[in-house]
Amino acid sequence: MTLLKLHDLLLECYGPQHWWPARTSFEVMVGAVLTQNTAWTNVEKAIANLHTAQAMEAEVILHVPQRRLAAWIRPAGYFNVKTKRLRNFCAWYVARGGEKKLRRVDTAVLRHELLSINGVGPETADDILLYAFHRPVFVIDAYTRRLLSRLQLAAGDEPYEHLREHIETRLQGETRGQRETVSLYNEYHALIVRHAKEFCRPRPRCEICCLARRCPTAAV
DNA sequence: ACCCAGGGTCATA
DNA sequence: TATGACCATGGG
Repeated sequence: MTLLKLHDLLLECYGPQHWWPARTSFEVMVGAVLTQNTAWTNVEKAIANLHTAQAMEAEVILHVPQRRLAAWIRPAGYFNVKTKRLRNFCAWYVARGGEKKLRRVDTAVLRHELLSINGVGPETADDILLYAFHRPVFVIDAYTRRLLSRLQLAAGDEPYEHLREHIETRLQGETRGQRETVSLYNEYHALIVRHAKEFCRPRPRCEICCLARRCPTAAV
């Protein structure tokens, strides 16, 4: 089993996932912060509140009273923490001149700057790089570690950067250009998340049987 | 009542 | 470097 074959198997099983679900790339970034350790259905409610309030905008998020912002994003949980994180991100976003300017910044520089924001860790930064800026960065979450670990494609407990380099290197030879790499990484992460949801409920089953749609307990 | 979700920070050893 | 506490809502 190679990493590319795993992707093909997941794609065959679940089909294209069309990530990231959002109207704009700024909404992707906001969603990336709000979804930290939080069910996406809860994030959707928070995002809907922001749209209703005409607040899906960096300047609004920055200048509205803190309690009002907290009220809008409340369904996403950790609202006190995430209010500050959202503001930290928006402060950087505005100071950096917005999306137009940011589009031309080198990926490594962009990644370093994102990681320097309090409240933006490696997974959130990579979500933003891949799904908002369309950069060839592989996103790693707990699902990725568990799946690759169980299929013995990785140890599972290695440092984030190590695992990312490992995966990107192993997929590098399989693709031709950057655009192809971006769309591969895009689908791959989305499919892993999709598979995790499928796999976890109602209870964990055999990963490989599940992937082949031949899980003996699939009907349970 | 309990468990988890599309993580990250900070204090401590 | 590596644990552990903490953050908080909503659905199964």
